[in-house]
Amino acid sequence: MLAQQRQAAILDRVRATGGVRVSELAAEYGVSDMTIRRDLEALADRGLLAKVHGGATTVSPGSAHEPGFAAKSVRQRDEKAAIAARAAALVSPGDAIALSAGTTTAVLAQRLVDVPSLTVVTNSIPVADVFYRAGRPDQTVVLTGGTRTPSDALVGPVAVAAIGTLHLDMLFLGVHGMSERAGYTTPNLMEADVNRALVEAAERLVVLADSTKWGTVGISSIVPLERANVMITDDGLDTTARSLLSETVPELVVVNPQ
Amino acid sequence: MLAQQRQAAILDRVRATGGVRVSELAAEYGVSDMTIRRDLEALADRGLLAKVHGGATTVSPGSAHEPGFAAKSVRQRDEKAAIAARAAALVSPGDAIALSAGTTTAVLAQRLVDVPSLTVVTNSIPVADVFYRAGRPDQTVVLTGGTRTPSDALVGPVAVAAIGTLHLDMLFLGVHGMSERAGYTTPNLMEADVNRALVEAAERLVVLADSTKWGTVGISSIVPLERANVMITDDGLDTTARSLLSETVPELVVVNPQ
DNA sequence: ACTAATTCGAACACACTTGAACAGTACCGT
DNA sequence: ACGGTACTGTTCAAGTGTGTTCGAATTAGT
Repeated sequence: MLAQQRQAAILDRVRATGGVRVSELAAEYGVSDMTIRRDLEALADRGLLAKVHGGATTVSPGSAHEPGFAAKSVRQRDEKAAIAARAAALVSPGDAIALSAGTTTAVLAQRLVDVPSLTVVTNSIPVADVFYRAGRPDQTVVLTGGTRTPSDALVGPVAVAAIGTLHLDMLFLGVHGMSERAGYTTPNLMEADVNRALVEAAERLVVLADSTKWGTVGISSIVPLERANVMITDDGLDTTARSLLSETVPELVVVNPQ
Repeated sequence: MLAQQRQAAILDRVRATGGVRVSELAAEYGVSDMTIRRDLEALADRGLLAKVHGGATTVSPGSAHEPGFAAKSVRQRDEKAAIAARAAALVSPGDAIALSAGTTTAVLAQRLVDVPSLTVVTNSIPVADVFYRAGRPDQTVVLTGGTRTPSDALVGPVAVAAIGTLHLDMLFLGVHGMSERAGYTTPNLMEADVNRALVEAAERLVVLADSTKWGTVGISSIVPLERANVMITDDGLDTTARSLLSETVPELVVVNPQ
């Protein structure tokens, strides 16, 4: 693999998942840590990503209303990976699915590029990129339209209208917060609208939320907890939350990261 | 094997796999490293691929990294720049405009990032990127939805439906070909559909076409020549074409690229 | 058939990339 | 505050890749 290609691939990953780890990249591409560090440095010099201790993150796009987002996404990396792996198992060849915007769904996207004949609808440009770069002619990727948020999601009436004409088997919804009272929430009002439209368009709702999301409440509610058919989270959830969720959500899946 | 054939084969491979290695090509075609390097250099000079240490990659591996896009539109660069400059003069602050996909419209986009309070609708991801990178909060950029073509345009029923709900002051349409009989044409059927929807949604149609487009006919017609309100082209047009266009199009603008 | 032009390969000096080793630094739990 | 662990950048050596220059071989033109 050419150094250039490796760097491009790293950049893809950072953009899609929000953060990468030096050790993980070194293992994946079969090169030394130092080589990865030098790649990251080259990319950072061009302003394409930000080097941090242990890896790199996006150059901080959504940090305006969400400080510490990038760093956090690195920390919850294992949880997201485990959740995504479990979610991918729900998808069968030929399915028509939707993926909301978010780092967890971006990780999931990477696990779905090998599913044959998949149709994917998403309002996330990075998620669409993941499939587009895979270049599989049997897969169809539909971007909803709309205006772009700082986190590369497409929102607004155009997006909602586009989704209204579609019908999907399953929606994988990444959320920013969940609580008993507010249900699933996000900090962006327009994004909540789009997510609600996605929920309406899909037969089944699968919510992806690592355990740190519990108790977080964004400004805008998407749907109440019980609307989910499946929820996938990790074992960092405290006992009360877990029992409450297992009573509320028809199918609660708790994965064990690592 | 002829040098020409070898170069064509190399280009195919780069396009298919995203990247090639000098050593690998030398072994495969049974020629020396130097010959391969000279091949790559020749192809790179024509803007068909990008030489990198150890081999070569596609000229723009994926989404809009600025250098890739610039290199891609190297053909008729001066003409496109002059046309774009003239087109930009038609836009006023506060306008709601549409930009089709294409290299010329991408150049135009770069000249429009400083126009205050602009609303831009486009089905081109690179064009949207240009505005997004500028990050002006007073501008609104709306991406139509749809599936992605290899040239990063969004097409299909979702795109057409999204456009149907919008009304724009002006459409800047970049075309792949134009002729008396076929009108404005593009090689992609789905893209023609989207372009037609954009034409319907806009009050005025401004066609951007450098002189080399005359006589080129793509598979799919968008609209007839006379549908344009303004056409901007360069002075490379022959006399018969120029007189024909000036009779057909209400306003024909011929720019002089330097 | 002769000459000119082009293409190719070999050799060279130089530049780049990589991995290992090391000393220093940041993070984390106690 | 402390120490252990993991991560960092620097330096160096080895391996690759690079362009230039030259001569040989092939091709094209007259």
